[in-house]
Amino acid sequence: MNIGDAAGRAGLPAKTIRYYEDIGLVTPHRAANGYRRFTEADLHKLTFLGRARSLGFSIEECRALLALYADDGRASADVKRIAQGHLDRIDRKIAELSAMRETLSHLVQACAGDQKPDCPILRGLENG
Amino acid sequence: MNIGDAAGRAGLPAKTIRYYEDIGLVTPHRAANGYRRFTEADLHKLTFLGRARSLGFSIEECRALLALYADDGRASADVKRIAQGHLDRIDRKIAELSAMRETLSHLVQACAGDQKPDCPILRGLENG
DNA sequence: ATAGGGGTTCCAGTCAATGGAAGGTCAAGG
DNA sequence: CCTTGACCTTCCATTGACTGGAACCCCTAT
Repeated sequence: MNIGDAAGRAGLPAKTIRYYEDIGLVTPHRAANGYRRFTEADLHKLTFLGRARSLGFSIEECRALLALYADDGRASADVKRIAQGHLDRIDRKIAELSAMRETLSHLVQACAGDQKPDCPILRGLENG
Repeated sequence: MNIGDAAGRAGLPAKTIRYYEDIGLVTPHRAANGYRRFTEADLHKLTFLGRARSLGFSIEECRALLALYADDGRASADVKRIAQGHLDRIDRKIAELSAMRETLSHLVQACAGDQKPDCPILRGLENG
């Protein structure tokens, strides 16, 4: 199938699929007219990629996961290590955002939000 | 003072400060030899910027906040709107990451992490 | 023949820095 | 006076993961 159909079925923009080919994540064959031709196996890869990306795995992690996915002799430990590392990163990011949220919500609550210039948010940014 | 001292006192890399000048967030004067010269007011701005950035405000939000900071006739409502918008964005991001975390932690828990190829994580990525 | 809806490549831009190269400036020490 | 080393300067390239757009090719239907 052509890239438009592949995009529709994988739930990815065609542009993203071209990009994935560019960086070697998928390697569709070409028809005589130069059009990319996607097999069901290509589609599987693209869907897999879409899911992995939507879980926040980086492109390089996706590359590693795809390689493991294609390797019948893989050890699930290798997959788990990647996923656990990503999970840890997510936890760190959530903690970081929660800390921001904590500080920021206090400042926002303290701000009258009226026409007067006095502002606890600006004071908070000024004085730490 | 020179950029190195400004960087040390503001807690920002010198490179970042040059970048901030480049995009017009600060406009230090120049000494005869071409070196940037930072006043205490410049330093105040840089510190303000560092705090705002560490709370996750975008550069454009920082620009707007700095302008309000400098405007004695500001309405705190304008500050609050920016901060509330950012807070909402943080909440959305936390929700997104929490959803990822939820899915991913289930998959990781289900994975034996041994030498065998069977892997619930890969199956999860394959089948949604 | 032409209109449209595909497809192709390549280049630029996003965001917020960061790394590095090539070179100018300054104070201290020999 | 010269050198060393720590500063400082500008400019260009790179990051991640796309996304937008230009210019052009292909195919089908009218």
